[in-house]
Amino acid sequence: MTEDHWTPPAVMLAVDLVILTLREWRLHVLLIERGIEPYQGAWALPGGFLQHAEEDLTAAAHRELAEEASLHAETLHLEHLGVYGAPGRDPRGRVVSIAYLAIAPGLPEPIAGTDAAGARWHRVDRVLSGDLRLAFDHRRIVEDGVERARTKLEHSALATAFCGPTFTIADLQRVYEAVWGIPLDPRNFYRKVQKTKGFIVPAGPERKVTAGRPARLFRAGPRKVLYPPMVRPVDPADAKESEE
Amino acid sequence: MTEDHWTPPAVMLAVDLVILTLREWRLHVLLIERGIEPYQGAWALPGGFLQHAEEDLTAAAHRELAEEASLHAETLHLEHLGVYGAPGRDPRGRVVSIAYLAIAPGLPEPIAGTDAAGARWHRVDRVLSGDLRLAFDHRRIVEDGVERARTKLEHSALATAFCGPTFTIADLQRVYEAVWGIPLDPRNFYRKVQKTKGFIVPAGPERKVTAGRPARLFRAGPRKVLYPPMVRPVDPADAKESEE
DNA sequence: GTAATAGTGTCTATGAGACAATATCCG
DNA sequence: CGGATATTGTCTCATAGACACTATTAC
Repeated sequence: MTEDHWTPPAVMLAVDLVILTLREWRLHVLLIERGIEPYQGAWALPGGFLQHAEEDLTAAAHRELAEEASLHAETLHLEHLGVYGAPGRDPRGRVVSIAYLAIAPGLPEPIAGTDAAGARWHRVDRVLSGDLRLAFDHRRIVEDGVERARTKLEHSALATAFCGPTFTIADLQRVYEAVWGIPLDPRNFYRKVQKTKGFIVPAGPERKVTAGRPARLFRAGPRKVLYPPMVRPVDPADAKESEE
Repeated sequence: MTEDHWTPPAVMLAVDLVILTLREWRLHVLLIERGIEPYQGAWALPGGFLQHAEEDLTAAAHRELAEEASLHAETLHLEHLGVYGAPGRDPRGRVVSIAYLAIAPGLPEPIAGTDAAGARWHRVDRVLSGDLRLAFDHRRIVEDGVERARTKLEHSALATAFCGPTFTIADLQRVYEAVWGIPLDPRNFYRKVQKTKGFIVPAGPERKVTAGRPARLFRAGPRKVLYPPMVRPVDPADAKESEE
């Protein structure tokens, strides 16, 4: 590191949160409508500056979530997603933003807080297609978050986090289909999930009644990292010899 | 974000680098012996504070590498590894460190620079086993970097980056064995690598002469992301139903 | 020839994916 | 019963891993 008598330049440190949830079996991301410049009127990820020099980064993230969207999800597990610190990404000066990713089952409708003109869940496909005006480099951050979620679904038991405390295998399948954006075969999915030890465990004799035969209910199992992993069907383009 | 008239607290932003290389078919990491407090005499990752408010993060990383180890590897590809920002990790105050990972074939012996009592390649197994006194939370950062490298070897063509411009399949195998820390079957490895399209391509009719039959030489292919991936042999413990 | 390493062939077990068949609910 | 969904069975193909075997060099 560097000499003690030299003082490093001040950099503004911010946190940004990509909060993903499932609503009507579609992937949604929480966005805040900015009430102030810059980017007034555009949609942005919840987040903001560190409040004091000793504030923990994840503590700041939780605080912003409460302030901007009145979501008091203290138990929400935040995972480091990346750092976005290109000079010039924020017109106010040098801002380095630490992005976190969180995933949760049906969170409540958010309530806009200070500085926020609105707080809403937006369909991820709409956000990524470019319909919405996003502030800063937040579209890129959302892209990275979604891609991370897709990968995590393969190797971790994350999918159960999108469900309630108990769920059927078909529910779980719909999570995979929504996040991956592709249909899956229910029968193969059924056995695949069962073969992955510790992924899900039966939740008593209860059944969930739907249109047809009632389905067994399950709970998230003890395993956090899946073996064997759930593999995403291969994009046929990848099987060919293509560049990059 | 927050109101314009409020000024966020100053936080010291640092970069730290995990530079991995292979020396005598063993994984090594670059460490600097600290010449000043805190942690004087301990070994640390190369890195340091941002020099001015507009400095790009990767530019700062390259600068520190040059200053502390006289390694002028401008082309070295740096990948974001993580953020280490727990309050109290640095006795001088709140320091948030952005860690980068780089991987390269036989880099030159480093030369200690300012503030550094020494600069050396250390065997990763020795560093992780706890023989060495490491500064700050740098042992943890090295662990994360090594684990990232192991995973990247599975899904990307990173292994070729450890080799020179041309290499034999046996060379490539030694890279995998060194980073993963396990032996592999040369015959299965041979075909596995060949079946992964675009991973390696023949480099003319040249041969490498060793003790036995000369081996064909290859070059890194166009593919950066491997399909099918090279899979690490499964730790038998993972195949069982164990907790977490 | 032997030693040593490179490269090929082949067998087996396992898993993914396609899809037929059966089970269990509602009405 | 028929419609709908859940669950099981079975078949086929691809691949990982074990390992016998052949090839090509140096000595």
